[in-house]
Amino acid sequence: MKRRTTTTLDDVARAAGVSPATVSRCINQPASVREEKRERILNAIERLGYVPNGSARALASRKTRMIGAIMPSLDNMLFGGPLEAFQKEVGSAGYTVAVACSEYDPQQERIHVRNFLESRVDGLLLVGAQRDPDIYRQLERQGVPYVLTWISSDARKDHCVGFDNAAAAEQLVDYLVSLGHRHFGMISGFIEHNDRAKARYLGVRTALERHGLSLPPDQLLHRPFEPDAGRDAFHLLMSAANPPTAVLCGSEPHAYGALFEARDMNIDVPGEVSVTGFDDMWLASQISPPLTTVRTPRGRMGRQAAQHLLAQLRGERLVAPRPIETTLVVRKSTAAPRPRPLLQRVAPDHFQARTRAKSGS
Amino acid sequence: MKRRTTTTLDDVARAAGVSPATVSRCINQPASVREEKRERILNAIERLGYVPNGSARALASRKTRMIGAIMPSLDNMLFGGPLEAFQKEVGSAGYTVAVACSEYDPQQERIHVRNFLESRVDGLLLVGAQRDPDIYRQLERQGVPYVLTWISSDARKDHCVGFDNAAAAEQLVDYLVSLGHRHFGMISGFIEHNDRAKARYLGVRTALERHGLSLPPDQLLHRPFEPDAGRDAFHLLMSAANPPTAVLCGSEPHAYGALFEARDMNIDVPGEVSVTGFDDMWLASQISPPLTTVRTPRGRMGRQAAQHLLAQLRGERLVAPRPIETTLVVRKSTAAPRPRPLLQRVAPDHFQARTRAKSGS
DNA sequence: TGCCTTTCTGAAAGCGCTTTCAAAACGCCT
DNA sequence: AGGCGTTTTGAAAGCGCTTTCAGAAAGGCA
Repeated sequence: MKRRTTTTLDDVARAAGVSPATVSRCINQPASVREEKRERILNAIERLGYVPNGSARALASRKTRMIGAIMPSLDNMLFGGPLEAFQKEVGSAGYTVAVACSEYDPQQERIHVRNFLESRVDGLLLVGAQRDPDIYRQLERQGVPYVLTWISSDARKDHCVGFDNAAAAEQLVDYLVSLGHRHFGMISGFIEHNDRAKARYLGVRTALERHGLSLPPDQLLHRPFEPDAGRDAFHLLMSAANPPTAVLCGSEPHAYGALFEARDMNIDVPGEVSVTGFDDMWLASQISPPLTTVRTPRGRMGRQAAQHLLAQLRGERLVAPRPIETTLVVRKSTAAPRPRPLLQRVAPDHFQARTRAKSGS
Repeated sequence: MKRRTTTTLDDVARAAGVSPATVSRCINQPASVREEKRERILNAIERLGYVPNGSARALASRKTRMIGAIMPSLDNMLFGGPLEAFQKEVGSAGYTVAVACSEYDPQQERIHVRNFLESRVDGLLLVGAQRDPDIYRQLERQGVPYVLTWISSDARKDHCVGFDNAAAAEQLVDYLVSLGHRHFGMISGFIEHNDRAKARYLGVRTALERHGLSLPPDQLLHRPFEPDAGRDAFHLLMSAANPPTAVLCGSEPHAYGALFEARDMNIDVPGEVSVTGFDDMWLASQISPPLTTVRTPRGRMGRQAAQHLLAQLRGERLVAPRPIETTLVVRKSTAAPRPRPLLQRVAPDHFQARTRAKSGS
């Protein structure tokens, strides 16, 4: 007697005295099978502990009920929230979310896309719009719906659920300029493979130019999105002969790092220098001084991305979602710059004071 | 002419002039097919843009190459790191990770387990060991390997990759007692469905009893794992007539909240009250005062969980992993308690000072 | 060259489910 | 009882791949 290892739909059919087709219907469209049989079937399912085989089901129906999500990172608190919101939303429509992590690396992202394509996910969630066109070609070829988040780009507008990073950055600059700032530093992410970071940087430049200002190359530092990296960059910026009066951070972890470093360097924020963040994560309002930043409604974005994808899955026609509103949140990390001495180039005491202070840590 | 929507393995076989079986081999064990044909096949695959169908493959081979992970939350920075480490590790062995989120709710977890069982995941990652035995029965019945993280329980030791939460909590208490503390408060998570939180609480109780001390019921507050909740609880604890000299937090977000609230209430930490955390996330060393806490090596746990699961997947016999070491990290949020007035019950000035201070926020 | 061993290859039988399609059962009238 | 339009049901044909199994090709040696 060969012992079967798993119970299949056929087993259930036999046990309930109906055909496999009927069992299948009973599971997928219960209304279409008569009460009496339905009960017998359900009963048999229960009794045998039957669990449908998703692979077989997917093969036959050409639907996996699975959505792939590729995030740059899970480690910082930035992507978890929206992802969770996304998952909850598509989950209630019966979809499972598979998550992969690209570590901000196009190569890795490519691999993960490929994997998801093999897995025949019903849809795909990506972050940002900038990637090898070949990837989009494949997605379209395979007819896999996708949504691009964190951005409201022009190129593939129809797929973008996100906000206008550049505009938000401009808003921040406008505000600082209105306070009287003229000398800026920026701690940015790496912009080569990151269109969100690039947009923020370009927004800063645009706004600056509009005001007849500029960001000297040595005042722009690129760092990974980590507080320690932000610290480091801030230290560099503020140890220079002629430090900026305002430091724009391309991401919030950068700003936290800057604020911590300022504390350790005995630099008063916002007295000596203003610092801004970007995203308004929970720490922004708690840190001291509370951080002036841009609020990006990420939970809403996650939900909206889900809805956008679900609409495609339902076969509805793509309509470009409208960009999600961001809001400038003014807190205590920004203020008017303190008046400068006329001979700006001198100030060696600043320099020494600041590097000295570092030893305390 | 009926246009085929996807190219299949058979198409490739035809294009390369070999049998489907050979193509299959070429993909799965390239070494077993002769150079010349292999090249023809690879070439055809490339030319046709063939992407294997995972469902079909899974159905035929009875392997999905997918691992399910059910985490209590993705929103806080706690689970993301280890999950990413886990993913990277199993990813390099060719597995994809599907993530679901239970929100600390057994019902939701149950549903997700069920879904993963239907998806026929090859393995499962869970957090904690406490759940309906029925779930374990199902897993065993279906022969799905699993690993339980964040805990080193006795019940299913063989599956646990984690640390001894109770012992770590005891260590914290011992340290505080050695500083001279006798009056404790605790901000804990909800312990009913959370064995990690429960173990920490029990550890605290055990250690306290060992020193002939106890935790009065009104000094134990249960809160969700959020800074704001921690704030709230800390405020309550410290507004009482006879506040504790040390507040133990069951999780780090609680501790951050406590520290922020202390700042806003003008309570000096560690002068007036000591505060401890649990987990040593990145903020712990940056916040002021830097937090005394227990370091739980979560990245290592993620990797080890992956290895443990992969070993099972390879068919190796289960050996109980040894618990992961935690270490007490003493920073500046703890100190000896300040001497108390003899009449402990009185101190109405304390009370007023503290509630008054709140108005500043 | 012939024979035996080793390596490759192809035919065919599933894997467990969904989904036509047509037949059966039912309900309702006349 | 017979007829007709609706449900309900079952048989059978896949979905696209893996995996025996046995036969073909290649290699080694006398």
